[in-house]
Amino acid sequence: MLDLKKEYLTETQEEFQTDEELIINKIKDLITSRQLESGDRLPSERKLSEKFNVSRSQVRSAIQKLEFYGLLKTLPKSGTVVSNLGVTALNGMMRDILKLQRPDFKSLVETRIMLEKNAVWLAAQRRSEEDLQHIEEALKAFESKLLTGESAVEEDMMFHLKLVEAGNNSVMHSLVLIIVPEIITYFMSNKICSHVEAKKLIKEHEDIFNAIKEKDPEKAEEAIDTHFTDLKNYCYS
Amino acid sequence: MLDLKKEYLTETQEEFQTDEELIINKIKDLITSRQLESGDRLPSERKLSEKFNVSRSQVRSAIQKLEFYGLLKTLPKSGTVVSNLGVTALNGMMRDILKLQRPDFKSLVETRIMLEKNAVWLAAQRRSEEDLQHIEEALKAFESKLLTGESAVEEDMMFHLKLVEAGNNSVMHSLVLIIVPEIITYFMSNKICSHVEAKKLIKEHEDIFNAIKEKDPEKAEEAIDTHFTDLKNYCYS
DNA sequence: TTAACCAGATTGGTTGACCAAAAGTAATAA
DNA sequence: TTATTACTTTTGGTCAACCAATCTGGTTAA
Repeated sequence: MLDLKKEYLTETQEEFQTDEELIINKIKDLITSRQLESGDRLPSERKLSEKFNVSRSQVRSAIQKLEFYGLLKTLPKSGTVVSNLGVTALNGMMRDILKLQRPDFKSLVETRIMLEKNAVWLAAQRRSEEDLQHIEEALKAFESKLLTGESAVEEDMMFHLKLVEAGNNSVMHSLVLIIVPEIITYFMSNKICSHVEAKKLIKEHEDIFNAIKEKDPEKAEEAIDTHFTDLKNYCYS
Repeated sequence: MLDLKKEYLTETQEEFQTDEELIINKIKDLITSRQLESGDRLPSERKLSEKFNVSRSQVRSAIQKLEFYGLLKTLPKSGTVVSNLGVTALNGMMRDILKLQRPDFKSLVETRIMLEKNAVWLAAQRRSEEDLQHIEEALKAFESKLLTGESAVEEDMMFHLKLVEAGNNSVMHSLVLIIVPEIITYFMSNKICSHVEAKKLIKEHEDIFNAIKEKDPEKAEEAIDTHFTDLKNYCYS
C-alpha cells in the first residue's frame, strides 16, 4: 500500500542527465538564450545534429519531446518553429491526458467551482489596476456579444480567465486554463445550452467584477457562487 | 486579446483522426479491450506493425507518445509493458511540465492548501468505511515511522493522498497527486526541514482523521488549516 | 537433480539513404 | 519593373537494414 510513493521520490531526484535529456536541454537553451521569439524557426534537424555532434534521429526525438510539451511546433517539410511558451505548453498535453482519462464531469465542475471561488477571493485582495481593466474589457466584450443574440462562450471563458489571472497565482491559473475548456467542450458536444436570459448572466458577471473592484473577497466569492448556481444544479440533478 | 480562446475551441473539436492518432487509438484499444493489466507486455513493435499493416516506425512513434502519457513503459531491448494507468498517467508528464515552467513556490503551496482544504471538506461528507480504514493505516504508518526518529516524508504524503482520495473527486485527486510531490522535492532539495516535534505532527494528523471519522466538514477543514500553519508561515515570511 | 552455460531467436534502438513537399532562386515574359 | 515560371536546394517524414542487449530453451557438467 505504501509502494506508490517510492516512485515519486526516487524519480524526481534523478539529477543525472541522460543523453537525450542533455540534447533536450541544449535545444531548450537555444530557445531561451538567443532571443528565439515565438514563431522563429529552429535550425534544421541536420544542422542541429551536426552542431551537437549527435545523430539526426536523436535530435529528432528530442524535438518530438519538446513538441509534446508545446514548446515547439514542427511543420512537415518546412521547419520547426518556436510556439508560445508558458501556459500553452501546459495546455495541449493536459487536454490530451484528460481525453485519455475521461474524468467524470461532476468532478470536473466541482473542481472548477472550487478553483474559481478561491481565485476570485485572491483576486479581490490582489488585483492591480491593470487586472481590473482586463476584467472590464472582457466583461464588455461578453456583454456586447451576448446582446447581439449570439453565443458568447468564448467571451465568457475569457472573462473567467481574467478573473483568475487577477488572483496572481500561477498554478491556479494553469489549472483553470486546463479545466475550463474541458468543461466548455463537454457542454458544446452534449448540446447543453443554458437558457438563462442574457440580462441575468450579465448582471452576475457585473456583480463579480464590482466585488473585485471594491476589494471585497467575501462578496466576490458569494457573487461567483451565485453565478455557478445553474451549473451546480445541472450537475447534481 | 481575445485571440487565445480561438485555439482552445478549434483545436478541441478536431474530430478527424490523423493516421498516427488512429494507430494510437488502436493500441489504446488493445490495452482497454483485452484485459492487459498493469505490467503485462505489449506485443513487439514488429508484430504490431504487421497487425496494423503499417510500418514499424509508425508503431514506434505511437508507442513513444503513449509512453509520454505514462500509459506504457518501454524497457530497452526487452519489451514494452503497460504501466499503471489512470493517475500515474497524469503524473510523469505534469512533473516535467512543472519542471519546465518553474512555478513560484508560493503559488504552489497556496494551491496545495486550497486543494486539500476542499478535498478534506468533501472527504468528511463522503468518506466510506474503506476510505477511513486507508486513512487510518496511513496515519499509523506515519506515526510509527516518525517515532523511530526517522524522516517520514513519504508516509506524510501518503496520508495526505488518502485524505484526498476519500474526497471522491477524481480531478482534485489528480491535481494533488501532481502538486504535492513537487512541493516535497522542493523542500528536500532546499534542505528545509521543519523542526516541529513529532508529537505535535501526529496530534494534527489525528485531529484531521477524527474530524473525517465524525463526518464534520468544518472541523476537518479547521484541523487541516492548523496543520498547514507552519507551511503558510514559511511561505509568507 | 540441479546449476551453469551456450547458441539462436527476439527485443527495442540506431543508422543512412531515399521521398515528396515546401522554400528559395534565377530566368523569362509581359 | 513586375509577375510568372521552371529549376534547385532544403526541409521533415519514412523506411529497411543492421546493432547490441536480452530472453529463451535446451544441453552439459557437477
